Amino acid sequence: MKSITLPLPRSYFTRPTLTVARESLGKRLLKLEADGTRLAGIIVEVEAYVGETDLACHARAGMTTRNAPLYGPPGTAYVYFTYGMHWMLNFVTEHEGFPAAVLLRALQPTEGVSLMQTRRKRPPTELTNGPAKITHALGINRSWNEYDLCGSDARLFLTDGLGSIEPIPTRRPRVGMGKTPEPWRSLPWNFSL
DNA sequence: AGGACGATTAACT
DNA sequence: GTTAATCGTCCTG
Repeated sequence: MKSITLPLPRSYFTRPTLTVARESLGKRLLKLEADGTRLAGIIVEVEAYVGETDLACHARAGMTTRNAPLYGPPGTAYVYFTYGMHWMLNFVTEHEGFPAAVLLRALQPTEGVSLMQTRRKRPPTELTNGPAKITHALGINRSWNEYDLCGSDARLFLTDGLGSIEPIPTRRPRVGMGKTPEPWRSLPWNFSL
């Protein structure tokens, strides 16, 4: 029996960011290419960035041109450029006007692995085990910023993954906190399987 | 107009 | 463990 793969609804993202982050483990990120091929992976590591009071969040100094998508509708993408060469993919959470998002840090590739390897010559396990590796493997760049992940005709979206399995997350401090002060530096807002 | 820096990665020693 | 790569964005003046 065939089932249609549907995007998770906007109501999924319209919830506390820590909840969305935790429940996103085991879900599947799917990208439908123009030629019909599918690139997909199970989400195995994410991080939560929550509001202007979170001094690790890009919105810590209020709204700017760059971080404006964080203030947009839940269920949209926040894609930003960093280190002069890398793209990062987040999905916006909570409610419009409140800047919060979940950063995708690692996937376990499930579909389209050979196409990902065309984009980056690596063994499958090293294809999507970092936030900038995910975007490179899937071909995500600025053109996907503010993309609506909940549209019925979306080409990029989250969908069901491991099904009945209830993932038990490992929690640690977020990666790359650099100059971020305590307590934010140590908050266990990185979730992984 | 200029400078510092970054939610990283790969390629070193 | 260390470091170069590489540039958009934000802040200062």
